[in-house]
This record gives sequence, C-alpha cells and structure tokens, in this order.
Amino acid sequence: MLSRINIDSSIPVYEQIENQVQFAIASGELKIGDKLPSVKELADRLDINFNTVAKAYRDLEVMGLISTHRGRGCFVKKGAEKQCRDMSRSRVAARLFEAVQEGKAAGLGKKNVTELVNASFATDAEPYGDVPSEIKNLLKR
Amino acid sequence: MLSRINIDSSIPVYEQIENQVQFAIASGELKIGDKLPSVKELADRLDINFNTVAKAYRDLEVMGLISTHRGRGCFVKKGAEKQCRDMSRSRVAARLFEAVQEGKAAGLGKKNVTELVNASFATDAEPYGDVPSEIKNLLKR
Amino acid sequence: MLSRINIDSSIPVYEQIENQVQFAIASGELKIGDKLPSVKELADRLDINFNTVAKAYRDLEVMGLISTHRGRGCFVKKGAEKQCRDMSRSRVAARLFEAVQEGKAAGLGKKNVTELVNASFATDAEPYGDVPSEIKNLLKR
Amino acid sequence: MLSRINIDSSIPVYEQIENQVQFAIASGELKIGDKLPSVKELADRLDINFNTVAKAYRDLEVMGLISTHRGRGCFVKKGAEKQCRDMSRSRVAARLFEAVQEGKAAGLGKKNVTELVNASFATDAEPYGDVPSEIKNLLKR
DNA sequence: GTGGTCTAGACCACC
DNA sequence: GTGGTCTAGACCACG
Repeated sequence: MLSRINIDSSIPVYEQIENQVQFAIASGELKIGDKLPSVKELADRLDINFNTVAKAYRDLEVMGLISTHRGRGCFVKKGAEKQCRDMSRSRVAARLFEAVQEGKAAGLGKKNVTELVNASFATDAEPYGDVPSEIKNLLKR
Repeated sequence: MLSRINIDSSIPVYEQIENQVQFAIASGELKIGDKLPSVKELADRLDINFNTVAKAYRDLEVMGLISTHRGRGCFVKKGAEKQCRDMSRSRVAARLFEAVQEGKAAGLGKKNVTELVNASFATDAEPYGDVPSEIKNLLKR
Repeated sequence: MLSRINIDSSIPVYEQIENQVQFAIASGELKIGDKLPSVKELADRLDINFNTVAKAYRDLEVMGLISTHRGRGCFVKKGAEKQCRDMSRSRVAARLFEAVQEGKAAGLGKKNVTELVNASFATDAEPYGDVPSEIKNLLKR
Repeated sequence: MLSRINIDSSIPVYEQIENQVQFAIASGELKIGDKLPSVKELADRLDINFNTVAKAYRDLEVMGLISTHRGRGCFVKKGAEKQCRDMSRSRVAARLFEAVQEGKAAGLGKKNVTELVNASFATDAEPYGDVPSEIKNLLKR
C-alpha cells in the first residue's frame, strides 16, 4: 500500500496518493483508527516532494476521512469506510463508463471490450503502473 | 461528430477535439481525403476560441493524421485510418485496464465490474458528457 | 546559447528557439539531463512573449527531445543527442543542397559557390542574424 | 523552365515562380523581349491557382523585371538581366551563408560542409524538389 | 515559482 | 476566406 506512484501519469501525484488511501480504506486494508505513514516518511519512500504528500493529507482531512494530530500523526476517522467505499465505487463506475464510451466511439464491439476487461481483471499490476503488454497486444491484429 | 465538448472536463478542450477527430477517423466516420471543418467554423459551432481549435489541428498535423493547406483547409491524410485505429484501441485498452485495476483495489468483484461494463455499453452518451445516473446508482446499495 | 532571436526573420520565433535548442544538443553544448532555461526567464531574456517560448518547449517535448515537469522545469531527454545530431545534419544537408541548386540555376560556377562557402565558414555570425556585407559583396562585381 | 513547383515546400508557391523566372533571366534562358507563359497556361500546367500565378507576375512587374500588356502577355524588360543576376547571386549568397552557419552551430566541420557542397554540385535536381537520398545519406554514419 | 490552458484580438501569408 | 504567428493577460495545477 502506498508503495508506488507514477510521476509520468496524467493524474497528479497528490491525487494518486489520495486515491490509494481511499482504496485502501474501502477495501479494508486500512481500518478505523489506523495510523497513516508520516508525511516525511512517505515523501522519502515515494521520492516525491514533502508538500505534495502534505497536500494529499490535507485534502483527505477536508473530505473528513482522516484526522491529523500535531506531533502524533494522521489517523483513519470513524465512518471513513462507508464514505470511501461509495466514493471509490462511483469513481470506478465513472472511469469504466468513460472508457466504454470511448471504445464505442472508436468502433470497438462489445466482444472486444469484454475481452479487454476480462484480461485486465486477470492481470495484476501496480497501481498507476504501465499497461502490461499482454493487454496492449490484445487488439493489435 | 465534433458536435460537443465539455468545458468542465479535466481533459483540455483541445485534447477533446483531437480525440474526437481520431475516433471519427478510426471508426470510418471521417475518411481519407475528407475535409475537416474549418478552424473558424468549428470554433463558432463549439463556442470556443479560434486558437484552441487551431492548436488541436496543428497537433493532429504533427501526429501525421491530417495535412493542412493554407487557404484551403485541413484534410485526412493517407494512412491515418490505421494509425488512428491503433492509437484509439491502445488508448481504450489502457483506460479500461486502469479502471479495472482501480475497481480491484477498491474491493469490487468481477461480477460488479462486468455489470458496470454491460450497463455502460447499453447506454449512449455524448462524448465527455456526464455519467448517467443509472450507471452511478448501480453500485449504491 | 539561446541569447538571440531575429524578430524580422521569415522563420517563426518559436522555430528559431527550437532550432537553437536542437543545435545546442547536437553540438554537445546541452547534455542529457541538463535543465533548459525556464519559460519565463527565457521570455524575459529574449524579450518575447511567454507563450511563444512555451510553444517551442511543447514542440520539443512532442519531438521527444525534452521532458517537462510542472513546477520543476524542462530537461534534455536521454537519446536526444543522437536524434538532434541526425535532424540537424539532415536539415543542414537539405539547406545546403537547395542553396547550391539555386546557385546553379542562377548561373554560378563551382568556383563561385566554393568561394562563398569558404568565406561563410570563416565568418562568425549570430544565429539568424543579417548576412555580413563581406559575404554579400563577394559576388558584386 | 517553370515546369515544376513544390506545393509542400515552406517557400510560398508564388515565390517559387518568381525565383524561377529570375533565375531563368539571370542564366540567360529567358532573354530581353521574350514572352512569359500566360497566367492561365502556367496555372494549368503547374496545377495551381490562377491567382497565385497572377500574384507572381504582378510582383515581377513591380520589381521592374517584366512588363505586362493586356491581351498580349508578359515580356522580359530591358535591364532585367543585370538586375536578376545581382538579386539571384545575393540571394544564393545569403542562403549559403545561413546554411553554413547552421552547420557550424550543429557541430559540423569544414570538411563535412565542403563534402556536402561538392556532392550537391555534382547532383542535378528539379528546382524545389526533394533532397536526393545520396545527399541525405552522406552524413548518416 | 514552475509550466498548462484558454481567451481575445491583431496582423500576416496564402489561395 | 483559409490557416499562421504573435502578443497580452487571466486563471489554474503542481511541487
């Protein structure tokens, strides 16, 4: 968890952090009361700017998902689980919907799309990592 | 085609235009030698700035998809069809893959994802438009 | 390097910038990983508009020669050296070839052309500056 | 003479025509009193717009090189020969000079440049045509 | 403080 | 009437 961000992604670094925390809470990997990595530690581990992590944590606090206590750290708040599950799902629904619409506009059939989705589901990958070649190659023919 | 852009999307307006042209070429809606709408006309139609359209067309020319002839207009180049099909498909594959990975991280099962994809496929929407509520609501339970 | 552009040249300002960067990379003056001047700084130094420099840098990124990182700056990419050397050389070859063909069409002999080339080689000039009078006068007799 | 223009060149079509006429006069191919091809005939032959040819002839008249007589055609004026020779030479000198400066900026030595010039001189090509591959390949190593 | 995006408008080159 | 170039300035995203 929070082991990797993609500096080249079009998704801002701070947003990648926010998403990963939300996903971790939604999936139960992070539970109520758990302590998040400190800003400095995470910045070092991901090799990114201190302020970028700080912004992500600030945003998460504004969303009501974590609470920060000066000198002690940041903790998952009560109620965050349900909220994260809802946000994550609606986010995923939106991204899937958009991708499918683009597929249709590009002339892909339902069969192609389903095939891609199944292959993607069967493939594990780092979050925000590169798309595996076996996925890319599925349509190259 | 090229009838609508979403000014509120996080995707830049010029990029939306580029994508729509690429999709139109990929799906055969625009064919080799076809003339694109003039910069001025498209800017008027979409109610956006002249230079924004000009940038999109310039980018498409750099990509080798269209050729522009001062005083005459912009035309789909030979070979653009295959290139667009490849680009569109690999783009869609990447976006689907990422969305599926996020779904897994958020704790969604294959059944949920497939359900979303099927519903998305059955729903028509303007490009870059909002996500329909029937999709959003699918997982709210 | 990047100390001067010619606003009166028929070559667009942004293209002059692109060429100068390419030449600087080709000749080793700019090396892999080197940071380019910031958009704002260069615009100030050359006394041209911010967006003109931004366009040049964006083009160079599209060509795969530099990578830009928001908030950090633009840097020479790996592999840019060979690419720039190839592009620069083929560009120079083309321009020399065209100039020589024109010389032949205008009735100049090999002796005249060689004389011009030697004189040009011996003369230093700002990039895109005016042609020195000693060159112009060589054939006025 | 005036058998070919390059629609893809960065040099405007009308300017290519003007240059070719000037070169033809400078080299003695067109003599004082000779009749130029009619606007319509030339536009047909080169497959370009009527107005483009008309603009070129108008420019040449303004320069004092030709005189036009309604209903009869355009003719090379007295004194055009010397004027064209001077203009052509200074034009060629400028283009050679610029190309050589670019070569120096790109890190080419005098030996390379001279080699290119000699090869270019030995190669015949249509005006404004593509650069022959034997020239392009000279530096690819 | 860095670059990105968009708008607005002027002027030019070309057909 | 077509696209090209440049300027000027505003606002945003990012680190």
